[in-house]
Amino acid sequence: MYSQLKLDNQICFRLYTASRLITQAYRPLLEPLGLTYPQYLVLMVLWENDHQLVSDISKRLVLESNTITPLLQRMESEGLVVRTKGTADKRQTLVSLTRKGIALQDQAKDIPDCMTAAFSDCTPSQEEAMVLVHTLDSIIKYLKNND
Amino acid sequence: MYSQLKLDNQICFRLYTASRLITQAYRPLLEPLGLTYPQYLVLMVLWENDHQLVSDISKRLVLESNTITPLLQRMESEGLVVRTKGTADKRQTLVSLTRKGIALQDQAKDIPDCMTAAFSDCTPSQEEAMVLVHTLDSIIKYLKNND
DNA sequence: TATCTTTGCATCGTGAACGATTTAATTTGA
DNA sequence: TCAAATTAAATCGTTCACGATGCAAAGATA
Repeated sequence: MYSQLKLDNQICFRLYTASRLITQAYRPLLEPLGLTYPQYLVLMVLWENDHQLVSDISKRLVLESNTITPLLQRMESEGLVVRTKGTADKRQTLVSLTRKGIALQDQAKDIPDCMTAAFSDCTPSQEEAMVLVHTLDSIIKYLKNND
Repeated sequence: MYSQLKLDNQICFRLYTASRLITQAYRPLLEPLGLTYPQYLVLMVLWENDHQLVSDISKRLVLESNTITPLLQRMESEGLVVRTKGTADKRQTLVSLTRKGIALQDQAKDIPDCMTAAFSDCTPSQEEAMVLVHTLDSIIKYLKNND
């Protein structure tokens, strides 16, 4: 038995599990809005800046077009966004919020605080949270640049 | 614009992204063994203790039967495990390694060190890593008990 | 200008995730 | 003892992820 192959020694398994469980925790908050977590991420990107290219959203969420495109197509059929072909560069696709997509921002504004409140019983200290953010950012930065 | 809805303020997005990117980093190491990351997790559980129930694996990986069962079915058709109906309790399914599944452990033994080496350029300090593990464990423990 | 390469996005196939439901076996308790 | 409740897995449908590939538009180069 190789001790390095023990599950308890794997940081990645912890990340994988924590990520899934937190996404599940979002569900009851997102379901009333008819959103999945990745769709909520797309909306957050567009709420910050409307009218972005698929490539902009792709870079921001670190997801390729083969994930983003079907996601956007579903969101379009839900009436949350519209996709229009670029005028200058006809290869590009511009994604814009619909009235409905814009309106959802108001309904979503309390979600982050709800999540924070839901975590109040296990909240890492301010210092732990900062270390967590810093560590994750350095992992992401490193792995993103690896392509 | 609600600042709490900014992507950069979201810890969950970081977890989600880091988890995906690390899983991708495993791919070149797992592909030669014909494994996906979740399949590798199942094998790690069985390498620690062979002959476990679906419910045991389910608890250990924090995944429900609706995820685990198809995963095990694929692994069975790959000849990595066998699934046998429980004798005492016929509702249960016992999962056991095949000779091939056992043999893979030897081929996989260097993967953790390979991953560590691949991360040498962005390795968080020993202290950061410990805080990361501790924080993730407390999040997981809290969310797991929420059902 | 012709063609060669690159880019931006879409499509396809496979394997997870997961809520909801189903099925069969076991346990409970009146 | 026998119907009702519970449990262990499996099944189903939808939505991601993602490698591989396709395709058309734009850019580079001869």
